[in-house]
Amino acid sequence: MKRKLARALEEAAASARAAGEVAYDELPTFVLEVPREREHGDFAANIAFVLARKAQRPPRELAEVLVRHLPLPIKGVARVNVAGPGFINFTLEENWALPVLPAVLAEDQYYGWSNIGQGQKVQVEFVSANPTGLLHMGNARGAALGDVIANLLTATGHEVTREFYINDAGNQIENFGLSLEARYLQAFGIEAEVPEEGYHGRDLIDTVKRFIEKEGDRYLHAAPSERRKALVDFALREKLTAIKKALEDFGVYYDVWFSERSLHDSGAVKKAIEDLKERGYIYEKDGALWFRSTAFGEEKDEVVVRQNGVPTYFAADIAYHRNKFERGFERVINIWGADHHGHVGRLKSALAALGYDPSRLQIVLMQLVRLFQGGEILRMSKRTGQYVTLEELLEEVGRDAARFFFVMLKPDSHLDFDLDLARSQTSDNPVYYVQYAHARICSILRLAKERGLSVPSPQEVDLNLLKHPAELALVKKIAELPEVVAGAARALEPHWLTRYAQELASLFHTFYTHCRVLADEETLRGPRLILVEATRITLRNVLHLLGISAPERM
RNA sequence: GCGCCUGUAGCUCAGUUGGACAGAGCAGCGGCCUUCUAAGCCGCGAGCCGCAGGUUCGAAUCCUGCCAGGCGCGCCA
Repeated sequence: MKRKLARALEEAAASARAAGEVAYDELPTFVLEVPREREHGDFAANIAFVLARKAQRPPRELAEVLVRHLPLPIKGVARVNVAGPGFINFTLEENWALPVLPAVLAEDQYYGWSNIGQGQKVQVEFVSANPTGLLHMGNARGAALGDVIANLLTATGHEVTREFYINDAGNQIENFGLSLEARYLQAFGIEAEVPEEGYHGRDLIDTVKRFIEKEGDRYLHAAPSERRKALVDFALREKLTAIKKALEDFGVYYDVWFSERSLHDSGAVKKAIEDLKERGYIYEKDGALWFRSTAFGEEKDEVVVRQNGVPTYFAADIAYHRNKFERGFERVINIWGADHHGHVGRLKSALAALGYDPSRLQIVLMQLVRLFQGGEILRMSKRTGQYVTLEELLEEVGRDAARFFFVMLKPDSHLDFDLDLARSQTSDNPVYYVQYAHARICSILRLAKERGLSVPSPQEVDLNLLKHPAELALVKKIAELPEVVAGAARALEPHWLTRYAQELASLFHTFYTHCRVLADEETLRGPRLILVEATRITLRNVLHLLGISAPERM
């Protein structure tokens, strides 16, 4: 409908120009939007304003000229008028959106989907938490955002791969090994201390206990490097298993778990540095190798190989992202915490230096999560051991509520997660409002079935009988879903979905109190059953995109 | 000091890329259950869109400068 109106306006402009009533070289882009105010019609066009700039005539006057040239009547359009300073408002027939209902029933679980991605291969890398501990709130937000973004891309016709990058190399693994070693020695009564920069969480004591159950004291007198390697391998496997389990409990599944260490082992890191050197972007200073990010407008250069010969995390990340492109991803999306934003520019610079178009890498920066309890901020550092894990959160508030909360704010917003509130308020969560609408629908359909009634096929009934404002408002909202999904996917902003879900649920609840589905006259029953079924499908599809369950009873 | 993010109703936040008089949910007040789930519906109040300039037909939205909060500016990741 929107496209139809746009085309009509283009025709009107062309016709007006031919008649010498408007002058322009090329029709500027204009917007058709749904006005906030009902009286302003169903769609409003700002075409007169954008033309006014070039034509140097009052917009109001131009709008009237354009309306005169519109190819009227347009099917489904009840009224066209010029309003305010020059808007062209289209008021549609009240029931213009009704044809969406048969389409919803036919498309079922794919209603809302599209193919705007045209099969583009996209990788979404998210969470990628250090495998030295469990997942905290920041990881949880990243998990929810990444998973829903991946869902959105799938639903818009992209070929999506979900990936977790395992940081199983580098300095923190060294510290991890030293920490584990200290705990191991302590378990045998030998004096040892976890390094200051190490991991002090109590979880390592338990990990070491399980290691000893399996391996006993045989590493007590082994060479320290061998001992640490055995401990690290054991602990990494255990931590990764726990991370994977927590993510699965959260409804997040990965296609690829990619090891950083493998990049070092395969020589990919070394090769990336060599290639950069060949292209003249590497120089030596103070015994270290530096990448010349300033050549790309960055503030300073970055070390890629330390004085001691060990490559930095940055070096591995360059190799990793090159590897992503080599695997054939046309577009690569990373979900990062805002504390990593300093890394964005230099990584893009390095990719540009290697000959890749840096715009193929998109970084979604999400602001950090602060966890409140008893009015105080809880620290989330793994080192201190006092942080709330994703698992604990799931026990407290459940998967559905947690996911909804994490994605209902735009990524740019800081998220203060009040644990006490989440604990005490579970029944006030907006997610229940939405789920309740779904359960109510299912209840109607269940009851209908018990009475021997089924949802008729749209051809059998006259959908034009749906005339109540509550019915028509609901139909219009249902018709919006494809645009909402496409918009959210384009913006990489899942919160469009939570907002839409709440609006849809609200309109359904209104419909529910004003219109009876089963008790009314028989002629209305059929169309209303179709409307209810279409609402169920739409609501369920949105919830599924969010990774939230659509309960049939509550 | 420099860079990024944020500042909108008492609270938590939307505001789809510059559109008409600023929106929702909580919280508050007042109504609605012999009929499909009251975890619901209806109504009411509440705002200098951080502050000050600028850009134009038009600004919460874009630009500049301030103010406040968060995060970064490692041979950590």
